[in-house]
Amino acid sequence: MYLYASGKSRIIAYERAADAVEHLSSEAKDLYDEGKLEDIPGVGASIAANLSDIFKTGKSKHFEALLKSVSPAVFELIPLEGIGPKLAYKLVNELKIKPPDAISKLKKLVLKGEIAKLEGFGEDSQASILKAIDDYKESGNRHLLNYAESVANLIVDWMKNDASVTRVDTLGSLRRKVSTIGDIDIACCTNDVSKTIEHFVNYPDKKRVLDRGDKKASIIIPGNIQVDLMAQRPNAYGALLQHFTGSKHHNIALREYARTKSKSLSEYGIRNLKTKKLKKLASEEEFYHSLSLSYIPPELREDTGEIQAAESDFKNQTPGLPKLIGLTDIKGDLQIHSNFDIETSHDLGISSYRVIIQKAQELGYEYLAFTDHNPSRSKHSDKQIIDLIKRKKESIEKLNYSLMHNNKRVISVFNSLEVDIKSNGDLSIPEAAFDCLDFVLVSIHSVFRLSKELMTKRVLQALNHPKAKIFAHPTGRKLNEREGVELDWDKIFDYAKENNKFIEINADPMRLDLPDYLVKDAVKRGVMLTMGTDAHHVDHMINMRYAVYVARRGWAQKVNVLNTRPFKDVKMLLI
DNA sequence: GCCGTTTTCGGCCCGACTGTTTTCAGTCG
Repeated sequence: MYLYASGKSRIIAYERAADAVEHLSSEAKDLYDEGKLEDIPGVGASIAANLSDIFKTGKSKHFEALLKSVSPAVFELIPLEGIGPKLAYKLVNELKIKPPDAISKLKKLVLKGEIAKLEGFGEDSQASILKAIDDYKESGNRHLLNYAESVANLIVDWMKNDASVTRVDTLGSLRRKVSTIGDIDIACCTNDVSKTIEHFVNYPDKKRVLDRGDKKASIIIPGNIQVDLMAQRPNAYGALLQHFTGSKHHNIALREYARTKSKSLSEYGIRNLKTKKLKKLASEEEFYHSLSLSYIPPELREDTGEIQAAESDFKNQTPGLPKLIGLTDIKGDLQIHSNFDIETSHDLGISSYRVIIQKAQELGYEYLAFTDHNPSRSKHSDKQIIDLIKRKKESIEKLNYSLMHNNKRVISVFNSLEVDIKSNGDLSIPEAAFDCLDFVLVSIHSVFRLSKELMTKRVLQALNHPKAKIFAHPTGRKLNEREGVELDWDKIFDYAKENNKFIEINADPMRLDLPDYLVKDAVKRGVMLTMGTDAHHVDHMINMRYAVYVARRGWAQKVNVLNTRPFKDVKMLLI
């Protein structure tokens, strides 16, 4: 096959270029328009020409020609666990599998025992292909961060039962706090590696053992979640943590960086390529410092400039690494739904003012905002809506009065509302109702599909209202369910910065919206962010940490987030 | 195919695990 016969290096080159394009902070199309495609790392004259071809004509002659020699059935099989390009190609060609439905055709052949007859395959590989096909059917989406955390915690607890284990950590995307998680990675610091592996594969709630070696093992647990465990002795545990925290892109970039210093990195430590000596490292801090880099927090390890920043940080030069925001910096929750019934358009909260206030005090907050949805438009006249919002205003005034006089710790409550942005950019409450509110959040709850231009115009018009201060769950995405809306973020961020508007990071694990990569853009542009849990039940208020994770992944510092500030500052900026 | 404060040619991140073979290729993270 031409694609492979022409060399592995070219494949790697294309993969690198594809990764670089995917990780671009700007659109490749914009770079094409400016004639700067070759500025993308890994993109040279040849790949730039192919890309130009695609932007110009919608397709690439080069790839159309190449793809003629490969059946589409090959690409259908590659997603199967354990099937890569070579095996897929071999199976399709030797068994004459035709698209579509290559996977189910393959399954029929497996059940007939045709695979084991092929050269290079046997009974075992045939069985593992069958398992891969069955798993593939059951496996669906990536898992939400909070779910993955809860599953991982059970396994962490199980591993702590092993007496030889001195420390357990979650690694991979879970440690980097990515919003959705594929596999769960766990590291064990142990004095007896083989005993620890044995303990792991005996996890009571496993479905089956996928791999099992001397140093690592993988199991499948219900829900078809793969759990990988790596075990290491204490003296090299830092190298293991670093290696399996990733991301893949970070590690590749870091190893390339290390090579410029004649060093080679692995999960065992740092090898000096001149002396061939391996330096084992017990901690990650030592690992990074040995490369003349400042310690890089896991959330930043995506190869988006953190290595360069850590290098200059280590030399005390600017720009260094950001001093990332932490959960304890948060002084209030700016999106909470109560059960005070104003006959809302979307779901009402479940918990009362009283229990929410109590929880806010437990969390050490100075303030919070009650941001119930606006009264439903279809079921009420303008006057009824205004009356409902007046009732809410009076109830919160009473609440604030009693808080001032009855509590040891003063907590202040903003009287706010989460107001729907209608498809034309109007807000869903009558003008007179705004007088009863401190400020409002505006958000999209309908008509998610509009052109980028119209959607941007819609949001800017909504934000133009003097009481509209926060653009809540800005993309409207729901993880695993719905893509976000299309917006011209440059325009939204510029407008927000110039007009004292704030962009929310919604902490609901199903949303995590603004997404991390847009947070990074917003931070770079000096846009001020807010955080809200969007709690509809008092128990959701502890979700604030997820917003903090997103902010950290977006390089945000305390100064970038409004609700790290004391009440009087926040009041001044919102009212 | 890309890339260079050792290089415009000769390399390209690193190692574990599996299955099918007797020394390794393919896949994965």
